[in-house]
Amino acid sequence: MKKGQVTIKDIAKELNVSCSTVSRALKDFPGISPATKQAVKDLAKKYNYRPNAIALSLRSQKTNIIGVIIPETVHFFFSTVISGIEDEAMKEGYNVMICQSNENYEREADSIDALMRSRVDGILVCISRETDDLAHLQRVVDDGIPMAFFDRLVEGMNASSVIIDDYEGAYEAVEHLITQGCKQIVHLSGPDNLFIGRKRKEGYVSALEDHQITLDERYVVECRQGTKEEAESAMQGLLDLNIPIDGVFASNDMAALGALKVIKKAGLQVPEDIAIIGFSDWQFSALVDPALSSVAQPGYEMGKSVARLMFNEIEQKEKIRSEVIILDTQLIVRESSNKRKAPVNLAPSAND
Amino acid sequence: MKKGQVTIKDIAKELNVSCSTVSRALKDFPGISPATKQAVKDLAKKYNYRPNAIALSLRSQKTNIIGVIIPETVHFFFSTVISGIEDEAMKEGYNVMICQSNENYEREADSIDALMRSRVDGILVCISRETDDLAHLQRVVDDGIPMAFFDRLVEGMNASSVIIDDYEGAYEAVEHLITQGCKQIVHLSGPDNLFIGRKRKEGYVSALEDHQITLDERYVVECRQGTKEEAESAMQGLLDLNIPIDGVFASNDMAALGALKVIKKAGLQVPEDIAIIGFSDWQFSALVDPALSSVAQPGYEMGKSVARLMFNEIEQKEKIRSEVIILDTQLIVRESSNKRKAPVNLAPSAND
DNA sequence: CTGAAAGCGCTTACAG
DNA sequence: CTGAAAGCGCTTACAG
Repeated sequence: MKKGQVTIKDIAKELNVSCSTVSRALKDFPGISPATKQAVKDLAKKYNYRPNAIALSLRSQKTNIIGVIIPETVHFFFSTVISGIEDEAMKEGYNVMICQSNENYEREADSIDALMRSRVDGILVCISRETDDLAHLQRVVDDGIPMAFFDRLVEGMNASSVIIDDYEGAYEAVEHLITQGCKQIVHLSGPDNLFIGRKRKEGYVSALEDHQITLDERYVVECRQGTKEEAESAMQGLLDLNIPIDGVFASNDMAALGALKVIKKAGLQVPEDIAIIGFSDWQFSALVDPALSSVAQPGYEMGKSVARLMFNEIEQKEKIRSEVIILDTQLIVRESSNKRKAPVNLAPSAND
Repeated sequence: MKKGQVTIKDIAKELNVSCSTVSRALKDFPGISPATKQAVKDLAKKYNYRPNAIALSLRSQKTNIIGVIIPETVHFFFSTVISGIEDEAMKEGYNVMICQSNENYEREADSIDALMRSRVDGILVCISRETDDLAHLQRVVDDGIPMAFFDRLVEGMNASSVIIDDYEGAYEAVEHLITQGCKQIVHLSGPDNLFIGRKRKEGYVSALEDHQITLDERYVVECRQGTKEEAESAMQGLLDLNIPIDGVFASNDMAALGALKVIKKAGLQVPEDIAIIGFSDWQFSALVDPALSSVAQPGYEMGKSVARLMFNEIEQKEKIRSEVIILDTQLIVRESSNKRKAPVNLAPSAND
């Protein structure tokens, strides 16, 4: 018995024909006698022949693999993105090679290198928080390998990106609070050095402006790490100021949760006294009490979208590069911001 | 300018030496003149030369890629497993190719096929719920490709598995409830046709037995789908029976959550009237009110563990096959089952 | 110290 | 209808 999988050569030898013939028979080339064709196919099936993708890749200069670099797999949002990429890839006959950077620059650079050695047909990347030197990414572009970014925008590089409309999502969330009657709205903001954090803050500011509410900087507190504890002390600090507060827009769900806890502990009612809305990093906002309103991010769609962008670029070899696709968020109103206690109509329906 | 990445041939041509020389210079072979060596290395760096992994694989018959088949990436537990696999693989210089089966037999079989074509060095699989025909997996073993299972045990196949100690985890959870004073303990069980579901039920039964509590079959209700709604109606049904209940052990967190909701709605106190403990599928058990006690599953460790098993098998080519590694769970006592309201000591400490 | 040759598994122009 | 040859990028025994 031979070790490893069967090759064309093995079949050729057993049938006393050439490799060329086997290759052609397998692919139903015209001009192969039906008898040979059948014999080859039978043997291939019997031995469970599978074409060696490595050999094919070497010859065709195409691996049908795309590489994905992601900060963390253990994160609801990112795992939905992976799922979208994976589904789209399988549909298109591509394999997916995944590298986790753990938000670490070194590992991101190493991963890029590993993927380039593997001669993947394209690379999808969500850059790590730490990354500010873009040389490793520039090399990818220079070598002519298609690359696209997702979730975290990278500017000034000749590559497309798919991102969330953070500005609009934030705007809608704040406008929703205003519609509910809120006038003194706190913003627990994301880190100012992150594009995402800045955009969400801008949305908050614009929504206030458009509704003639003057911005009071005391109402904006930056939560750099995005932990619950951090948000708790931020919120406590705000309550201690003794300024009127009737709404909270948090840049992420964890912060919203921290705020919720502190507000409840202070004996205030949610949403009656203070309404709260977050920005979704995960799926469990609905499980807390009261259920947390949130701005949902279309992770699965994002995955599908970057993957599709990539496959188009690979296959058509059109260098459309530098396209930016912006995906809409969805406002999910639950108990924590629903002062009217009536079911809120989210999706446009026939009688709208 | 050439398209694609630089090859040894390109360097050889530019330096007027042979490919052999370039190859040897790059690898610091003895018996290459320092001058040539330096020239080659300089040029390699200048052109950002990266060895073509495809060519290497074809020659060495080793890809340094492992394949992973997972039911769903969007699942906290599975994403931690992936993370463990990924970290271990990167450490050992392997790449990871991920396929998502979506709990679908067809897709699982296709993925196995794709991975085999890619000539991965080994395959890690968590079989889909649907899978009962094992032929596609048997073929992997027959072709001599190392394979290992995780999370869901597959018996009667010459391959190792890494699983959770579901029996023991369940036993400890129920014993904990008993220690808290519970005597009438409900079990919302997982599907009987899943190994996991059966083991957890066995743990429940044994714990009762060992504490001289007679099993009452009315207290055991199967929740096949593991949805919150299902658990809610199961729990409601139990309350309607008007039998005494002071504890609930749910086979998964979602079911525990459903039970919690119904119990609270019935005006009963948790944990005072009824204590509840779940089995962790996710990280947010701590966020609900009261915080949910649960049996934590070591997903990250599981990932590291299967990966290590695989790399050992690949590298030593020892066929230790059919080893079963059973990982311990960890009892996490939070508010929902802590009747004494005192912090519970979980980890063994010096004064134990 | 260096090179030519063979081979990993496949495909495909070129002959016949 | 079928085969021999070349080549994808690399390594390595074999010569020199």
